[in-house]
Amino acid sequence: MNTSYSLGTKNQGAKHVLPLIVIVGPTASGKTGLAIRLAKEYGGEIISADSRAVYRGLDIGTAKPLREEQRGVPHWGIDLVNPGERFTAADFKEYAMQKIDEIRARRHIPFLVGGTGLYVNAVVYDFQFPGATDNVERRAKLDTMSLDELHNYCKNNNVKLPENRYNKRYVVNSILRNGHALKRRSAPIHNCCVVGISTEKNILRSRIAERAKGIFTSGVVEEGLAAAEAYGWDNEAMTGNIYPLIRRYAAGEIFLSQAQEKYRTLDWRLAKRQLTWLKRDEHIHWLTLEAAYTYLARILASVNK
RNA sequence: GCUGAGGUAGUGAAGUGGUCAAACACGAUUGACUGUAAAUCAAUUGGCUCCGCCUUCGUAGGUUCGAAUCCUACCCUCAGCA
Repeated sequence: MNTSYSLGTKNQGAKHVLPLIVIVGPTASGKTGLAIRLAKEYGGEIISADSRAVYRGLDIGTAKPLREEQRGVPHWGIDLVNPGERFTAADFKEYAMQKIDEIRARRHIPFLVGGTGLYVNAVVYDFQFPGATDNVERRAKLDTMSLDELHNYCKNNNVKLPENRYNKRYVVNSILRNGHALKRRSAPIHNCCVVGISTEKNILRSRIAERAKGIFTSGVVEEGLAAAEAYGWDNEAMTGNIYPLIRRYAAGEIFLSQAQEKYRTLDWRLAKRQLTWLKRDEHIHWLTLEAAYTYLARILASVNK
């Protein structure tokens, strides 16, 4: 299906824009490997759309591609900030758009690859983030208020509560957005091909279990402790799946086997949440890992650089 | 074999005569989600012909208007002693 798909084909002239290849999927679906392979074969550069990979010093626990795995393919979106520094979806969008331009200017194919649905959508659907400037002081002030107080504030100031009104973060954002409607495209930006890696649930599950088995003896514990030493435990970067477990394990609160088990369920839940997010996007072209390779390879082969 | 403790929903664990289909935690499922999203939050979690009904608290009996809660016997688990 979708054989009519074409972008950046030969007859568009020399100045055509190279396609943006977007690969999404849950954690452990193999999207990174696929992207590296294709990028290597067709002259691409990879922009990681992963809210955890942006943090320096957190490599193993976030499953960043190792240097040797990157196999000479330029990677972006990795090691952008230190744990504890604020890095938002809006920041990512800006960064990614710029990288896409730069990569295209080099006559390379940009690949946007990752499991952070919000990051991907911000780029693909050109999210506008109304109420643009992030008012740090105002936000900090709102953050100190209780949920009840925030609800009250909304009531008094005519701010419509978000669908999930018990999610403090959303309430605060609603207030900061100050009535501005959300803006996004209803279809992906031009010249953009979005592929989702579909994996059978039990296979995904066993891959996640497999990963959990070895991870605690791969140096993550040291990595986590070092990061905590430098930046503390209480920041967003350190809330990712494994780091709170490392904290408890290192403190002697849980055994290694318990940590592994917990990591497995946390990772599985992450995968499910990612899937829930991706599922509702009707523009994603879902394919198995192998089919995705074939599909994208054919598209890329026809691209005239 | 004796003595002590105990057997509660997927797991752990409350409850010790009525307001108990049974707290709570974990796990599971579904879902929301545009300025920290691997985050955060919501719903469901015995069955059904679902504003009510049915079957559950080791098993079988019994007491009682009424039992997960009291009594008896039995089965099983764990600890201590033989």
